[in-house]
Amino acid sequence: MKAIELDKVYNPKNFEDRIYSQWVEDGDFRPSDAKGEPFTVVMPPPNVTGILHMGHALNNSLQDILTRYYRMGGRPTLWVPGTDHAGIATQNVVERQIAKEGLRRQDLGREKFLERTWQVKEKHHDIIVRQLKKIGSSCDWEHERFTMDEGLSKAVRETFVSLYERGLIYRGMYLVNYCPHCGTALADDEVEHQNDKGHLWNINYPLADGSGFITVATTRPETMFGDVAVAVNPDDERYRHLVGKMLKLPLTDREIPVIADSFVGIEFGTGMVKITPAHDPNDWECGKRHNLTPINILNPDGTLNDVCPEQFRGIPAEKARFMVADELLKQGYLGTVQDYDHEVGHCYRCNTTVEPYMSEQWFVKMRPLADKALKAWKDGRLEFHPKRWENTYSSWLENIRDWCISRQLWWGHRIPVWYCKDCGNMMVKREDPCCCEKCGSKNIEQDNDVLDTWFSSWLWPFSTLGWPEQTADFKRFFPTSTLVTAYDIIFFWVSRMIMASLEFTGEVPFKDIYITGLVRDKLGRKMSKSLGNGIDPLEVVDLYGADAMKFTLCYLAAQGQDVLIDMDSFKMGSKFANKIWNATRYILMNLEGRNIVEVKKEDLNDIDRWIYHSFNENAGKVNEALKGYRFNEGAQAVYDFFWNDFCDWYIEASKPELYSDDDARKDRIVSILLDLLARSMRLMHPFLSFITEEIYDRLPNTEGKVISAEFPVFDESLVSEKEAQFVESLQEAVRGIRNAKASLNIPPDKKLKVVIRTDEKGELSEFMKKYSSLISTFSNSGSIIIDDEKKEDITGAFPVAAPGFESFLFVREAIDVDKEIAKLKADIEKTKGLLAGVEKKLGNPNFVNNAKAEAIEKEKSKKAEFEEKLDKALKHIEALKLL
RNA sequence: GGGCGCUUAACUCAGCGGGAGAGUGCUACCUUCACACGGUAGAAGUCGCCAGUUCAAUCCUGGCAGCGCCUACCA
Repeated sequence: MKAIELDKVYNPKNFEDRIYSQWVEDGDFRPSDAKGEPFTVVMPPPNVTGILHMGHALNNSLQDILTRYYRMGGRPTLWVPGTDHAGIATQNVVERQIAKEGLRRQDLGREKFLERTWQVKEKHHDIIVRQLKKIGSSCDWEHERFTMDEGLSKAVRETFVSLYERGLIYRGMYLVNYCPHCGTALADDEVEHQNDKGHLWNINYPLADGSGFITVATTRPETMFGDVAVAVNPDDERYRHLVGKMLKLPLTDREIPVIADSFVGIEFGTGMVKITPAHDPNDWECGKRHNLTPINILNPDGTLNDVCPEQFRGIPAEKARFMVADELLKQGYLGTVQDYDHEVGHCYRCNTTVEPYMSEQWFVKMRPLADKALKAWKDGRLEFHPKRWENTYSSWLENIRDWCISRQLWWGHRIPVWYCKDCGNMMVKREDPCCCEKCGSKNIEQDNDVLDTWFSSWLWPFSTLGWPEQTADFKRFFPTSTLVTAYDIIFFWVSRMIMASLEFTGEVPFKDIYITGLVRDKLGRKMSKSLGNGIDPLEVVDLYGADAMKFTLCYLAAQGQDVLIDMDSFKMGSKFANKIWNATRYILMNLEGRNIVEVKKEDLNDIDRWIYHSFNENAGKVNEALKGYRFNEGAQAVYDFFWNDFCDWYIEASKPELYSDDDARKDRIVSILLDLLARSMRLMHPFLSFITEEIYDRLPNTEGKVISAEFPVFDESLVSEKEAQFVESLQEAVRGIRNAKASLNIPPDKKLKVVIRTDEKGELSEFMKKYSSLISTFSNSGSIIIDDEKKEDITGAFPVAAPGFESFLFVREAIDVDKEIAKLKADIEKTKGLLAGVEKKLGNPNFVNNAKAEAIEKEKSKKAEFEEKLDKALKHIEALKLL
């Protein structure tokens, strides 16, 4: 066989793109035809507003790991990619764009504006897809979907009409959250509350009969023009006599009544509240209770309308606030003003202060849907990982409110409702109607609004598979297996998908929900454009490679904890990939003239059996970890095995074999190394996909690609506990000698005579004898003598204790006896402490009677071990004193 | 106002009822032919504070403190 050359340095740029293309070309991401339960994941569709950030990288890395793991496990595997049209967000992007040309969307008109939006969508979509490919996502591109493509639009319309028919969609005048900047209504959870600094203004409202005035407190004086009453608590003794009286509303010529309503807090402020039903949710409810007609004071753009006195018309609310206050002051109605911090709603897309605004909107009645979703969870048909998110999920559903689904936007699914301009008939239709079905008029018009973005996203797990058609994909892959997403969209998306799915398919959309943490910078701040602390995944790939990124993220992603990183964090994965590369390079460069031979199980020596044992143990750990969504544990297991056991010990131990003159020995060790390498590539493939494929393809002992190879599982026949223990002792001996040399300031490569005196003659001493040359090589010693009969003269040698044996180094160098004795004494003190603890436990009848048998056994063996250690240390001090 | 999470080595974080761990950083030595993105050795922690449960607590329970997040209509 010829040696295989690998570049000296690991350079992922040389192969990552090539390998990805090959996978796609060979259809490796397509679900196989294998029988058995498919593993299906739908990708949370990124918004077509921007490019992928680290959060996406984390999400998709974890989905990729799962997908690759189950694919190698032999299940037909489908990972559905796609993008979301992201209504408001995308529309905002386009509006900003045309604003630079001095245009508003109204200037372009609906059709032209949508054209521009589709262009933006295409552009960002292409970038996103390129990014997903760059980071190695093994999703099936033939299944790619977009929330506004034909099939999904059909699903949206089916859903809307069907919900309407079931009486779960209604339309009405309500007070909704309204963003004046975006010009649209928002759902409750699209409003973000922030603590804003404001003022609490006290305003005096004179009694109409001239008998004085009362004082109300408000944070928004400008809304007084919408006041229809002032409320007091019915139990408030102070004001009981005022109820029913009329007040003169300052700056206007209106009069409003004093009413009693129990929602008013007696202690807060003055105990009197101005009631503005059109601009406050509480007041809205209160107004309804008292049959008060709301007065809207705002234009859709957030400026004061014609209801208000002329001087304030057209002024934005926040500015008008101070003008109104000024005017009140001037006319003597303004009382005290205090600084006041309070939570104010902001638009989650543009951060503008949200106004409660009265308008006609479409709503989904959520209670019936939420009840099904709650039941599914209570029945155990859903499982969150980590479990604590189930509380978030259930408490949201328990307190669910109706969902405002209409948006005054252009970008999105138009509401499938038509109005007849002649007879006023309203039609809710699956197919576009040509004329009014009541009066036959062709003068019909479609509702101008579009649906909330989430109205299409909530169908994602089944609409992407072809629903409402009963397609082969839908039948085969739905319900899906696992959803991986971040916790910030549990309400927006996860719970709504569950509700939609239960309502329309009767099944939960996925069984497992893995909630990732958020990616933050090292100061714990969310990565954001405005802070400039974001890390671009492509930059990481460019610098360190996609494998380094995925491995690092996975290693750090412990059970949904937030991940704090900076650019340097990825060095970890990069160094690991480099280590893998170089270990492989070493093995492949030694293939010259070698033959791959079959190594039978009985031909494995103790060291070989140990490494297979270790591989097997770690393979078991990886399987358990991934099944339980403990990604970091899986990553750690492959790291520990490959670096600590395989590279640091096994490959080092293989060197004397490889450099021997015996061809059979050389063939044997090369064959084993190649076998372990191939197994390792398979085990590591989900975590480091590109490098493992690149290496696997080059190995002379493999066929096919690693992406479709079989994933290693725990194999009982590879267990070799005894060898593992012996190798542990061997490592202990080596470390003891290295340690002693360092401590005695002896150059590490200085050859010394070492006598290892085992406590007894037996399997361990036989093992040590067999591998004494290995101990010598590892510890860079001279001759190693294994003495299991205590017959070697160890006078004047430097002693090192270990469980089961002692090492004696024959050193000529001057030893700082005092220093070494001091170290031993410190060690003795520590051991005495430990021993005392153990003895106390064993002397405690409660422990002996109550503890598990294995715990007691462990304490006993610890006791023996400590005693042995103590005994040896004391003897060693005596020996040192003689030097 | 409710709820959740976090507090372990200088930093980022695992672990979680029975002798404190990783990576980075730091110190010393090593350019030995896979890898200096390396090797060997080392220093470094009262596992936030106070109680309780237990034979045994970094781990369980309760309280407290600090930080972060979510949620809520107090004008």
